[in-house]
Amino acid sequence: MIEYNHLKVEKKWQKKWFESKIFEIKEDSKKEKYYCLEMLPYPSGNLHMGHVRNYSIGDICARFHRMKGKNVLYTAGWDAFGLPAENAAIKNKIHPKKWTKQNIACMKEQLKVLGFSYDWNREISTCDPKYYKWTQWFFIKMWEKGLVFRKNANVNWCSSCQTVLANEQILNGVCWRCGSHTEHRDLEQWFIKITDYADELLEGHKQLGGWPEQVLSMQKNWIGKSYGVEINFKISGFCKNLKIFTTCPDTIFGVTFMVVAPEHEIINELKFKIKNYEQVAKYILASGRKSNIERTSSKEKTGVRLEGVNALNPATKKEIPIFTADYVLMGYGKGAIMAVPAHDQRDWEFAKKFDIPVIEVIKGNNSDTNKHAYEDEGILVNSGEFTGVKSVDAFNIVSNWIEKQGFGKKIVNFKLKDWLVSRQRYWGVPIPMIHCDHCGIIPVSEKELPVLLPEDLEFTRTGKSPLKISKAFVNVKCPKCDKDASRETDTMDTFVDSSWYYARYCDSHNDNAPFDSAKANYWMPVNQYIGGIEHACMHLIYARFWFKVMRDLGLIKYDEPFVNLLTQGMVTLSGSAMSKSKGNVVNSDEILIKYGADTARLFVLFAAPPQKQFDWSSSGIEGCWRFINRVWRLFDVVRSAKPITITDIASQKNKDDILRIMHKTVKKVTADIEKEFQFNTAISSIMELVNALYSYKYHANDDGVSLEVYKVLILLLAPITPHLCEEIWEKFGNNECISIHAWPVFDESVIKESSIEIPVQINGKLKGRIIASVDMSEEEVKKVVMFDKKILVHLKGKQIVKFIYVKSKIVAIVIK
RNA sequence: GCUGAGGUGGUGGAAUGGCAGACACACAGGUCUCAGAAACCUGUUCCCGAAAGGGUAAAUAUGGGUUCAAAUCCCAUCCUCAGCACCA
Repeated sequence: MIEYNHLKVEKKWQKKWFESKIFEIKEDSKKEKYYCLEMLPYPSGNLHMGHVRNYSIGDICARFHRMKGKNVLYTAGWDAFGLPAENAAIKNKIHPKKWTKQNIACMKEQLKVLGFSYDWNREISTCDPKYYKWTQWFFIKMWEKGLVFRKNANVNWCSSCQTVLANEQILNGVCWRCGSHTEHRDLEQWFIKITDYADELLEGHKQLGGWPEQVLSMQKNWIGKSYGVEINFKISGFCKNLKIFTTCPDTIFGVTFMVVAPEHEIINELKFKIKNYEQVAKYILASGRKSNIERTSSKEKTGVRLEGVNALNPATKKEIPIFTADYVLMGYGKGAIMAVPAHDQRDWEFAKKFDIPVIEVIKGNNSDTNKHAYEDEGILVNSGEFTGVKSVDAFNIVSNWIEKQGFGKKIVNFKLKDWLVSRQRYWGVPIPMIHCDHCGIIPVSEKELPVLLPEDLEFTRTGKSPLKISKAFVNVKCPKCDKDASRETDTMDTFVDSSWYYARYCDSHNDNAPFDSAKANYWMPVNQYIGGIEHACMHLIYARFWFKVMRDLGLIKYDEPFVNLLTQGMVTLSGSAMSKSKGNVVNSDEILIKYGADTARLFVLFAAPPQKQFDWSSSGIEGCWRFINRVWRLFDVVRSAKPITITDIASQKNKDDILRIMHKTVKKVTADIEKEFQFNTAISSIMELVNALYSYKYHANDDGVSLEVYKVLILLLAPITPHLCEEIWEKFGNNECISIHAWPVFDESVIKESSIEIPVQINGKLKGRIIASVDMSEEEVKKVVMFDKKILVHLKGKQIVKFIYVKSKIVAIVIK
């Protein structure tokens, strides 16, 4: 047989698959459906090894279930709007659309070269007006349902570029383009009321048994439901109260100061009373340059007292100072806290720095609030009438008292914030709204959709949104009163685009609706969703939310979009995530040319279990390449009279051995792919089968066992290295593609062995092994052990305290 | 800082309470060859030993605990990674 030529073989089969349309799929009520989905990629330009890993996992799942006889939906598309295209436009003077299209073309070519079994007929791109028409349609539906609203929110602002900056465009507190200090600025922006679904998003976790526990746990903490009390603190000499939220109302007697976030409106309202306003304003400006992470993670707490302003502790009736400090965030609770330094470490550190009294109100076993905040349970002290109450009971007792006194009420609070969806940028879905001086905000009428993104615009270096400059875009007539009005120029967050694409795949070309409900109800929910762990919270919560909205619009009948989730670990390069912006990307091109798609796929899956982070190293890829050639050469071996491998007699396999190993391998590979996604161990057991087949004695001399085992081997390998397997399959004279051939089955009775080797431990140390038959009783096993010379040496002159036999696993003897 | 993962030979990893290191990589030695490549064979955690074999207290980040038995369960500490809401 000639040497394996991956370039020729891979091209041949990719062409055959394409021409025969075997991966193009339709609804078929007679067949069980299987929807396999990978997270929508951003077309950055090149496929890197992280992509290769993600899609290899997906393709194997799709191919495996196809061979299992299911009707498999598996396709691809592009999350094509976003900041990098705009950055490229500014830097290289290339239109975002052109840049994006080029990247898509390039990446699509690479996906094809990898031999993924996508139904390309269903491909979508979120920047295609045919797609974003429906993104806009959903936005209007949500507006009609009251799920879209406007409010002021903070943005990063560069005053020299006169533009809003993304977090990523700020490097060490300065603008990426001009290097000047950034600041915060309030803008009226568009929000989606995801918090209306907060409870259901939590409850829905019960239906997500096929999700990793860690992701559910991360989402739970992200949604952050907590029960607490909203309390109004009086400010001396001021008409308005300071509202706070606390989950520990039982510590109210220990409140010795208050902290408001630097963005809190009350600072401005109290301006006339604050004696050191200049100092406060300076602090606010400085904290505006920090990110939330910097603010909350700095070890040294900072802040400024609002001199001349005091609040009143409603429990102790004592006056307490008010500070502003950036460790309190505007986005959580009320943006203000009652600080209890004795029982919150952050407050404790702040109190120590500013010399504020620490009053212990919960006494625990080892509590010493002079040294550290005490955050555990205990007995209330220094708490007036509540002194002596157990802290576990105090939440209810004290919060009832607060409600009765009339200065607070029990509420449920969520960490989850409403979704800020507007962006002051060009390359995104235009928000389909019109501002009319007479009628207010009016949605664009459905028949006018999509609101097209104008393309013939100048990309200047000033950073101003081209949409704002385009008169043709901005100036419109009000749909209601027909007077002059202006079009909204904000575009949508790209997370919006990727919140419903999985439903569009069910019916990608529909011009009359986002998708046909019957089709979506056939394919949805997604059986297997695959993507990076970094999306555990944001994308996976947004998509779940959007799906529930689609359900409430009557478009779909299920509650959850993704039944099973596999979160793959990142492919990193020397420890940090591969990303184009960081410039640490390993492209797939070189590997594909040198070794081919099958080797690349085999290698990324063999290198590590999919959930684990994988630090890139190409060492080992040679071994995968050798393995593929070894499988290829086996074709001749199984048909020849002699094995080519010269091995010592002991390791040679006979007919029973080889059949048992084969059935075992089928069982192991099936379970590894189907249940555990342990492709690395599936591959190593296939390698073991190959090794066994090389050391099989008979091959062509023995009634075709060798051929039978080899064919099963090729079937097992088909989802992983499909090109190689198709080629070998064809050599056997099969006309039908292996890609749609039935998956092999195994026979448990062949796997079962009658006698096995059992290790013997004495006092926890391995001292020998015995051969026993599987169905022996403990007594019988003991007899065998007691006749074993090696074991007896250790037992001589000792007393057996305990004899343990774990069936078919181990013998453990305890001696004195 | 908060939340969630992870730490096993020279390397990737296997083993989820029962033989630590499967399967590979790398390395070393060998067969074939004029030679090389390829292919094939043998060895390879560490320590002692030429080997057979041994380790009564070697070894799964570190220290402690539970158990006949711990990489696996519990507690504490250290380190690495991911996410933290305008990167996608």
